[in-house]
Amino acid sequence: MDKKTYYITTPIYYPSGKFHIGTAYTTIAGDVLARYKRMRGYDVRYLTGMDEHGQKIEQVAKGTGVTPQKHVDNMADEAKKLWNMLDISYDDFIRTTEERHKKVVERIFEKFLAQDDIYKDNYEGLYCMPCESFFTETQLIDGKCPDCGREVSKIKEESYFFRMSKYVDRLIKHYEENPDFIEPESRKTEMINNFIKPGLEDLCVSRTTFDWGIKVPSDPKHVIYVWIDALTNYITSLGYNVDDESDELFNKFWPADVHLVGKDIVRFHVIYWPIMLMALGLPLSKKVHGHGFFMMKDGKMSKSKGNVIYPDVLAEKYGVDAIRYYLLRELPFGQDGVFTPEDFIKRINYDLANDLGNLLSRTIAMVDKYFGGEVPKYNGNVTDYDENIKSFSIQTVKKVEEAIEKIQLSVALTEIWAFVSRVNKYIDETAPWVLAKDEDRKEELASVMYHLAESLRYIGIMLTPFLVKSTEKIFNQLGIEQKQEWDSLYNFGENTFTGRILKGDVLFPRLEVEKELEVIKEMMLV
RNA sequence: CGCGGGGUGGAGCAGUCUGGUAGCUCGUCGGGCUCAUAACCCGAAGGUCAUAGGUUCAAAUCCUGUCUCCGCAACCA
Repeated sequence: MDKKTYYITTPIYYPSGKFHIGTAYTTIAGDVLARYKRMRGYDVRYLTGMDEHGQKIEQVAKGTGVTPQKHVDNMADEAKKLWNMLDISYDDFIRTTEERHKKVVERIFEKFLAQDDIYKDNYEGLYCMPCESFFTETQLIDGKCPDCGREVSKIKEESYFFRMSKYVDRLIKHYEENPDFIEPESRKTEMINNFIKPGLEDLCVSRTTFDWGIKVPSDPKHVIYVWIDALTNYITSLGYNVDDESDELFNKFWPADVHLVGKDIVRFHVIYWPIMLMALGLPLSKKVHGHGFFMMKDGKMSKSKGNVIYPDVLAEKYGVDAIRYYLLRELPFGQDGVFTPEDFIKRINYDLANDLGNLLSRTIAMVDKYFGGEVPKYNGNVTDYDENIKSFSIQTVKKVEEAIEKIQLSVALTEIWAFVSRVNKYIDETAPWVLAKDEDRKEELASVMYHLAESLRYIGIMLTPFLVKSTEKIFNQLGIEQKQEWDSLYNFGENTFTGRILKGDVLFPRLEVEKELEVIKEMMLV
């Protein structure tokens, strides 16, 4: 009776500017996993949120003439609107400015201090004033700021430090004992070579140069810096509290099954976060998955290049499912992907409109024409073609399950589309329009219709976590009303279509390439 | 010699771990079909697998060197 739990998180995003497709990618990927696991019977908790403190927020707010709190309130509203628009089924949205978070962070910090995991010292670094960031010696180009080329100055600041070194052996041991802790594998190598092997430095965990953040209770001129403030969201969201006063939610869902993160913040999640958990005496998260980034043709996305593309404008114009499909399909596992308007339009036209949409459309038309809108009953596999479709569908289910479990979402989609193609081919093989002319082959024709409808039902179920709205339309057109269970994929033929098929709107309209390219290019200039 | 990833028919990628007829999507050319969103299906052309050397009966795959692109390099999803 106790359902298995599944706790998945996105990073909490930093709202210094509008969210772009990278942010959307992570959140959509998490949503697919959450929806999939729910379908598989897990008690799922999907967390996202915002990291709302820090100097940059302070400044952005000042620039727009509002208080930092007002700014983040606005951004949180924006974010929730965006996630709703993209069909994100999050269970909790945590904000680091919330009381439930702040009070726990304060206690955690004090606990670390009391345990001597945190000590006070001076932070010395090379700082570029205009860029407001610290650099290491090796990062400098000719001794100057690598970003703007100006002089950097050595500054000294009193700070609290976390004794990372104290835990590093345990961390390495954890990596060894849990080979799946960091995904993909290549990121692990990178972390070990770059940060652990050279000797893990203690981490600076407080600041005195700005004000917008959680104060250290025992030393209020210090603001708790991002690490302890942000990373702990994964447990404060569950009602964690130090000294065994945690909410039962925490006991139910911790440790997290997977933290989904961009490759840039893998380090924080596989080094600092586990060490903090060790210091708190908590079990470590089971997995950190660091995905690649979306690049643009001319390199990294950046506002100055004018090549940033935002998810809300795309979704508004082309539909949520188009963007969900594109993002998940285009980013290969463990690597970067490239966003191009051409590919985006092509994916919609070829995959969604031509292959999937058209398959539904021709199936519905034939069931309507040959059987008055009722899908015939399953009558075994009349021909080898039928048999073939059945075994192909069973294999596909297996491959899709494996891919999703490994968080290889683009692979899962590729497999589903291989099946879509197979079914399109099946129509040509069986040529229903020929069968329809021959009264003696009625049984064959009926079998083809059933196999087509059942295949589409399979496709619909497998796609449900990915394309929420379109799969509803597919079921609708197939005359299916009841909720479709994943488990029904294990018995091909058992399902009977009781409803009437319903000719509906075109699932994905074909786009005019040239015209839409212009439209998207416009979007990128905004 | 900081670390890591990549360089495969016109474009984008898989294959490399576990050597043995070089595969996929798109594009091009030709054909088929008419149920369908001028969609779908089949076939063909096109590659010295960045480069030089080595190991082997056999190398895209293993080893060594070189060139080149990209990311990271300790406070940017």
